[in-house]
Amino acid sequence: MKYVTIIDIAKALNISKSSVSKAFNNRSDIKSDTRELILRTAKEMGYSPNPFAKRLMNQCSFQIGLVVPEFINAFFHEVMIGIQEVMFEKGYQILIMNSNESSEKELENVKTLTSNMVDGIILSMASQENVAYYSSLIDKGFPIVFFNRIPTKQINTSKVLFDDYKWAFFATEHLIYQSFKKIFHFAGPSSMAISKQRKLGFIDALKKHKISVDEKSIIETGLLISDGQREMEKLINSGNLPEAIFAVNDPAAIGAMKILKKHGYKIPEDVALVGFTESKLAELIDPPLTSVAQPTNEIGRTAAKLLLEQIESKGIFVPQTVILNGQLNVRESSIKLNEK
Amino acid sequence: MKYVTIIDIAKALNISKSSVSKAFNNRSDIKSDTRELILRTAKEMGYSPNPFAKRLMNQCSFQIGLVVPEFINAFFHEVMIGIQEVMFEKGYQILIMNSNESSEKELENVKTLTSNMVDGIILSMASQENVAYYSSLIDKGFPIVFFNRIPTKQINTSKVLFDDYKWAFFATEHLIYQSFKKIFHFAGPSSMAISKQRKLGFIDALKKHKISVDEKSIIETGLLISDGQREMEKLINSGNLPEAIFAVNDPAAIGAMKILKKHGYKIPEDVALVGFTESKLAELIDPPLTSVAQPTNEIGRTAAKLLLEQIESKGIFVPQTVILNGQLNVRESSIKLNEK
DNA sequence: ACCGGTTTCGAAACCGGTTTCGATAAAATA
DNA sequence: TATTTTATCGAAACCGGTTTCGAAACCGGT
Repeated sequence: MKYVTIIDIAKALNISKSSVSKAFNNRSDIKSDTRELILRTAKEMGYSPNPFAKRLMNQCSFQIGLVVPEFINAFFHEVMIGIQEVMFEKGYQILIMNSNESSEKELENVKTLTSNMVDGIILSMASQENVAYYSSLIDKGFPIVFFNRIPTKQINTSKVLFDDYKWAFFATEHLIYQSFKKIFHFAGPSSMAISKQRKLGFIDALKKHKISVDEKSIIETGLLISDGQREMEKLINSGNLPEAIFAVNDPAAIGAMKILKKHGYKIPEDVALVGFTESKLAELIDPPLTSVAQPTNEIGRTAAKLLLEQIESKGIFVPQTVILNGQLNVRESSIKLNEK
Repeated sequence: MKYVTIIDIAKALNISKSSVSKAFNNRSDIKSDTRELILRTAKEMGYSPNPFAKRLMNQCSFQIGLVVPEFINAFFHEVMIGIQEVMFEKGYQILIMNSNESSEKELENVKTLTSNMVDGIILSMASQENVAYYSSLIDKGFPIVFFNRIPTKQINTSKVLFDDYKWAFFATEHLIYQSFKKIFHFAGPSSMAISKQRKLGFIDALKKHKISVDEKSIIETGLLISDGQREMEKLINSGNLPEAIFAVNDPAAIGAMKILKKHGYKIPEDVALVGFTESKLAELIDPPLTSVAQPTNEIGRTAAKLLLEQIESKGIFVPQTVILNGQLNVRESSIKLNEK
């Protein structure tokens, strides 16, 4: 592939390359006749500017990085689409990297991105491991926006998050209003902030309604279907079945559901279920799973806009924290039936 | 963000920037002592090479484009991961674009990518619309690899594909071996090659086993859950229920399943179901759905390797067509029970 | 005809690297 | 010791753009 350059155009018209450049940048010191002539011949010759030369000059790559901890669930894909929508409109490209729940890989990804001179990074962290490093980047003026899995410590940049506590509280209250008494929680890894918040919401909802919180009612599960399956299997063997379970996320709830059904238990008659972070599966499985829906697309769009603000306001910007609202999609899996 | 350049290093050591460059490129005309000194101070100063300057020089971007027609199903995400695995190892970045089933958007995406000087493109087409343009690009020496939705006409480049005909044939035969007689097919859009192939496989399997192919038994559905739902609803209303349905893909099969269950039909007792293109949902729904699994990760890896071959063999390469093998995951949804 | 101001253009420097080539010094050879 | 060879380095050109600045051309007004 031979690309046409401004020098080719200049030679063809017997003018200087400065003039060609000016024609494309709408500079004032070029006659409109010649500008149009240049643009026309450029089009005829099939010219398109060399992006690397441009980036080398104006020290701005028009690329941003996106680092996510996993690609398994649809959540991050959907966020990504939101980011793309905003960024492509502004002419930015997105380099997507997966840290695969590893903070070392995450650090490596971020370093690859910065050495590729992206103009900013949108980041959802695998763990709190690298916060100090990210903080130093931010202090140097490098734009970073966090979402979903954000630093627990104070950090001087914009964040997009979901009120996990509040929606876990609502989800639990929903079960309470259905007049379930014995409610368990399948919690996520205690190291993750979102797990903590959701657990806290669960506990506080029970407290508010004067239901005693047994420590045995909170089981640390994990985030995968297999985690939900394993713990449900254990629970059935122990013979200590609850009336309802609020799970840290949909996969955990779905894993539990599969095992319950395998053992012949009915949902929601024998055990009611509520998930978190609406997945496609939630409304497709049988019975459809009640779940908290996060506005994934909006999370992406918001993160993108906040990053653009930081990039464009070279230096002086006010870090914002946007908390987005969710929705509890009530489905069959959690509805108390009149007759047992 | 102020980046350290080779000039900064040169100044710090009071040498020329040529020498610094040579040190990094392992050129022979530099003393090993000075090379090490340079590398050491470069590290101390936090130097990393400007990627745009590099790309401007060696006329190679180390970026490739990936254009897919949709982001809804996991299929393309999984292929993407396979591509990433191979490409990142070789130091390539991937620019991902979604044409959203629109050939205009697809053309726009490809043009954006080429004007960004990607070294090659991996492409799954929304339709056959732009084949002529892609052909001209390939003739100019621009590397393109097609996968999944490939040009039907002969095209002079590498392709990765799945034998849709063969596996549709197998899937249908599986239903026949279960001794279902009245078998319907939910076909995809007739404009798509994969739909055609799968339909042909269905028809030929019936023919082989001397089952007459009624034209009413093939229903053009669409690729979404809602399509499957709509057509199943119609079918139930018409009162002409088959014993088994082979669907063009999992969403169509799942849509059909939902409606059947809603109307109180049992699966597989009343109607058996088989999907295509294994999705996560297939084994999670109730009953688990029999489906043809495509080797998504391998599709991605193979496409990436073929593209690298084209890129590295500047000009003289032999276009390859790799047909990958699948697997029929037989699950409850299609198993004939002894007792009705 | 002369002057001040404006318009329009091109030469040259620059961005941060790579590469060629000539100069110098050190080592090897005659 | 004289000459050739080799090792090591730096100046300068180049990649394809942008930007600055000075020069030339043109304008109307006196």
